[in-house]
Amino acid sequence: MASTTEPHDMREAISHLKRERILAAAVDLFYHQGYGKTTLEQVANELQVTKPFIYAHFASKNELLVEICSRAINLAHESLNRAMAKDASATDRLQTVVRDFLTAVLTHQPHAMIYSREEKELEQKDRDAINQLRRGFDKRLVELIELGVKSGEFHADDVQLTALAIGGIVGWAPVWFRANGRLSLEQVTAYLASLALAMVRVKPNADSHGN
Amino acid sequence: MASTTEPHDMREAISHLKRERILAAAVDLFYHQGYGKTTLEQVANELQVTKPFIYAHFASKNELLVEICSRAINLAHESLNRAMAKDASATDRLQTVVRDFLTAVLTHQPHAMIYSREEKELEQKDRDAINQLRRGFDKRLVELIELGVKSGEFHADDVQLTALAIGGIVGWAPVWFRANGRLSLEQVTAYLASLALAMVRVKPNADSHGN
DNA sequence: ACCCAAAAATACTGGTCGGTATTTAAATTT
DNA sequence: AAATTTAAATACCGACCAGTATTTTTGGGT
Repeated sequence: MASTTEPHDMREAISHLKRERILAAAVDLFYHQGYGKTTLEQVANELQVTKPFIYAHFASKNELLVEICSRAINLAHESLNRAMAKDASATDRLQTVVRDFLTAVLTHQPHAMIYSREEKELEQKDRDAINQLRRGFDKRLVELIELGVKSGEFHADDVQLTALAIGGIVGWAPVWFRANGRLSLEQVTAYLASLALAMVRVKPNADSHGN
Repeated sequence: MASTTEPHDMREAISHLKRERILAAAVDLFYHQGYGKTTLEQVANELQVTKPFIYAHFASKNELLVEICSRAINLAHESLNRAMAKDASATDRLQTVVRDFLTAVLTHQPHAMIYSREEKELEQKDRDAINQLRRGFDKRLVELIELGVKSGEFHADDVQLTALAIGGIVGWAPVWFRANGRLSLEQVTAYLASLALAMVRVKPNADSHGN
């Protein structure tokens, strides 16, 4: 039975690998040139294949974009879930959320940038699913900040605006972050998390972003 | 002599008016549909004219985009100059800079969004001029924060990252701001400015964002 | 070595849209 | 009011490119 299932699994694995390669090439080109200026022939060239090869794995150019954006969203969603799961003080959780979310958008910088730039190219329903998640992030951040305010850890006159400001720090980071820059990803995420805490007037811990 | 110059001025004024109308229509459509999905025929329809009318005033579709993005930049630049001109404490100046810059990007939300989304559609030289200004903003913000740190008003372990974080709050605001939302533009800018001050650990003033 | 299935390449199509040449309408002049 | 210029519309072109029909190649099974 191994002889019947294994080739089958292998086919799947190969198909999966091809899909991933196509997506990686598309991410690269969409990121550097923009979606509109990138042709599927360029994507194919990048992989040393031809256009119909891509169409064997994706129905359309737009489907590539949808897949890329969906992944950006899922990444964000997962990191948010992870950060919110553990039971800790509002301070610790806010720090974790900001760090994890930043880590997600900065380790997948092209995905994050493509999504925010090319949002308008998506079909309505895909856009909606995506904006839903954006609101989800802000909403959960609001709840977290409210929790901290009620427990006396935080001070915030307007929790919603505070959440949006933190969202701004995170959402804008992929615009300027350079992987080979002055500071490492860890240093950046740690420091920006400390700034988020400062916004809710948490006294900085001596080693909160030391490394 | 008035009879010879006036018609001439009028022609210019009319031509100017037409240009502005075309730009306004383009801004509207580029903002809501994206640059790539907007055709010049749609822009013409919006104005109840036809395509060649547009070409009488602009050389190409791309020139429309360049003009829109240039304006976004100039707006930002001017507000920055205004805010930095007056001689005041680092605290007052930072507050003014953030407020003025936010006011600029939120009163011209479509311009700001089109610019940040469609940056990749611009010719290299236009992009460069634009990114130059972005760096200018961050650099001046860095200098301002350094000044505040040296005078003892601010606390910031990393002035560059702090400037980028503030830039994020400002740059992200056009993404979520709604003119008819819960808070007025003035309330939003005032509150976000207070959050920027909190990031550099300035003790909040009781009426700093009261209104 | 031959056959058959699949995967991929070549070659092509059709529609869209930026941009323009040509025509028609509308002012402005005298 | 005829003539001239200016402005706008109609009609058109050609390039580009997403997507597809057809042919060629590859490779695994017998």
